Amino acid sequence: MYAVKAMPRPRSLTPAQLAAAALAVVDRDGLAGLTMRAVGKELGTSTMALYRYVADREELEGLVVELVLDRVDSTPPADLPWPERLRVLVERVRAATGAHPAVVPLFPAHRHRSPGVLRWSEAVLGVLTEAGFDGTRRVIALRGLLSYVIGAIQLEHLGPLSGSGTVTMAQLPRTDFPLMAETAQAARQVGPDEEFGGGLDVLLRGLVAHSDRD
Amino acid sequence: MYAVKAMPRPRSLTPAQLAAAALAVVDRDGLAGLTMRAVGKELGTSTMALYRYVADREELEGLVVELVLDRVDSTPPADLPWPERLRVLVERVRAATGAHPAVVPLFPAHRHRSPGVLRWSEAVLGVLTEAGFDGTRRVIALRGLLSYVIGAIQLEHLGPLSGSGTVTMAQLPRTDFPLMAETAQAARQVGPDEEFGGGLDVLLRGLVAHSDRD
DNA sequence: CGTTGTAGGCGTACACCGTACTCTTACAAC
DNA sequence: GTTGTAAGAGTACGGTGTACGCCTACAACG
Repeated sequence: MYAVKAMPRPRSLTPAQLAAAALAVVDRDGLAGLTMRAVGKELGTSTMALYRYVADREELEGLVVELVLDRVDSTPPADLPWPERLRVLVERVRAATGAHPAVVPLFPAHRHRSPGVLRWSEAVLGVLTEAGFDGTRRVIALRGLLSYVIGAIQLEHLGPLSGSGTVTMAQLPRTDFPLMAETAQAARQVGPDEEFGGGLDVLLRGLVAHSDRD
Repeated sequence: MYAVKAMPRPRSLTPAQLAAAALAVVDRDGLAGLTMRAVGKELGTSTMALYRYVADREELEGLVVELVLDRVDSTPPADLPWPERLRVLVERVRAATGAHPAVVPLFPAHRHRSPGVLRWSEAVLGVLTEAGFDGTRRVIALRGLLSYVIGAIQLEHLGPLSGSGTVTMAQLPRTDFPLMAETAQAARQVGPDEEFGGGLDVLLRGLVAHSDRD
């Protein structure tokens, strides 16, 4: 065999275009609007053409998650004490996902395949290593930060302690849930930034304590 | 009008039966198997009969979440320092959801309507109040604990740092992600209990620090 | 004890989903 | 121009949630 006999028709779409179209659909119609048919229409192609680029719907979702997460800058900030550097890295994830809140529910299921998350995790591990973490403690620190960022972002976008949910919570029967009603009242004046940042503060303080002793 | 003219046929199902049947389906066939038809079959009734008890599928999901979360014991444990009491409360949530891992993805979307979660939150707030937290700090402490427990449970059940995902992570290109590969190696010997408990430790230490100063 | 009003439960039907399969089409290499 | 190949389109199928209308069982009445 000297040469290939023929080259077929070239692809007319890039994976990036596909992901962008899917993200546009999600941003416009919400996560429930993300269907193969809708993305096909968005691109001006047939529904089935998408399957030349993607094995199934789940992989399409993965592309969307990746597109959002790739925008996270994972170069660790310099000239700061290490807890502050971690804070910056975590806040960047929050900022990137906050721009597309509808994709947040996809985050947990697809996170582990995204190169963007891997780069981010590598950066976090770098900072932790410089701070003296290693072995089990470093694993736990990374897991803790990841857990917090995932949980807090989900709470922020579909939780009751921020946004409209706070109102419903404040109307709870005060006899059954006196502290909840009182807390909801206080929560209304906190604001999502302070809420997220405050929780992160607590976690970082814990990490500082964790690195000092033992 | 002295009396009602007629009383109709009584209901043949209780909401609890409905929830139990739905949970049985989820435990057996996974979350994807939770369909109105499947639950109808599980109960020996028609599909549409379910709509006499529930407005739509989402409400059915809510019942499942509630059933799982109602099993969390929210009586705060006594005779312990407050961080330990918080730890017990958090671990109880993990234990309850761990018994039905397939419902974990439903957790974030339905959490805020579950009375079980409200009771649990009230108990957490009680412990925090005794520890001297109030106002904004108490809000942030509760949110931080909730964020961690939600995020960590999701990571545990569909994440890469535990279970099979660790294997894939250890096979990452070491040149691009040296720390991730190394960490995955270490993570394999940690175990989910230690991982969850360790992260919780960090958070609780942060809360202690948070309560001491300022 | 029959009659009757009411709500419970059932069956059908529809719109929509993901996607398997088949056929046509456009293009690069000869 | 011919041709081999993969790209893209069209059709079709089994599944989903659920709107709608029908029949039915039962508690309250005369």
